[in-house]
Amino acid sequence: MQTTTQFFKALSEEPRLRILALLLGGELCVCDLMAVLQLPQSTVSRHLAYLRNTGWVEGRRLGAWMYYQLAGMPTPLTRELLELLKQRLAELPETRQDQAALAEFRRTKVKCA
Amino acid sequence: MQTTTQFFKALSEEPRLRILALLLGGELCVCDLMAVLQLPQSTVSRHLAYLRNTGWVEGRRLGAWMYYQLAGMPTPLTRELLELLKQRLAELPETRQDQAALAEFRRTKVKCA
DNA sequence: TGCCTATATCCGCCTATGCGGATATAATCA
DNA sequence: TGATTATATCCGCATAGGCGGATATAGGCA
Repeated sequence: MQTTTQFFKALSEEPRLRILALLLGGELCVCDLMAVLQLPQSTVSRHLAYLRNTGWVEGRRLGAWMYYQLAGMPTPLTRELLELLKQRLAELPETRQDQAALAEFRRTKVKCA
Repeated sequence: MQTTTQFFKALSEEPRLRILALLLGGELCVCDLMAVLQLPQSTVSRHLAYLRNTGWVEGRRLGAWMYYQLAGMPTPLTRELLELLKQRLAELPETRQDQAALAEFRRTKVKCA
């Protein structure tokens, strides 16, 4: 149950929920998230570490970049919770805005920083 | 989204998740929860206030007792989340233990305190 | 090697919130 | 009314964890 409460705690801060909503659309690197969320690098990195430690995401290094994606969910509860988020998070206005910001960032960016 | 994160934060502490799991089985009064969770009255009452403030439960007074039950969920996300908990929380060992303790308490108690 | 970029971690500060004993409030009953 | 019971709130204390600037680390490239 400790694991379960930790899992929910990861969803209980707005920056983390926004990060997850963005990762539902696929793998992103830290600087993508910085650009979309408009948060300093240390803040984004800290939240990603939290999500990693609670089993929500996993990262892989690609050269200098770290790419993060949703991790494989270990239990029925977590799998179904993820499915739920996939369906319902997109309805929130903040999520839509972030998705739009990501699309715009991708269209215009040359390199990350 | 603020509402959503608050909703998840309510699930992120073990005593509160155990309370919700018990309420999935139906309405309970504060002293039932005290007996099952083996937590002091102030602690139980505080967590119930938190759950009430975040929209998870609602209480009604019946004489000297306050009975708490799950509240009506306002959005699809919250409704489906509740449904998920209903199906999956029962699988956790702590939930089973609490349910057993509740059954035992109901068989043996004469009055609350 | 030396520099630049991307990321992670450290640091001090601050707030939210956990805890449980003590106290206040509300209802019941003699 | 006064005592008892049930619950809510207050209090002081402790800790988790938020924040973002500063620093450390890792990889790429000239």
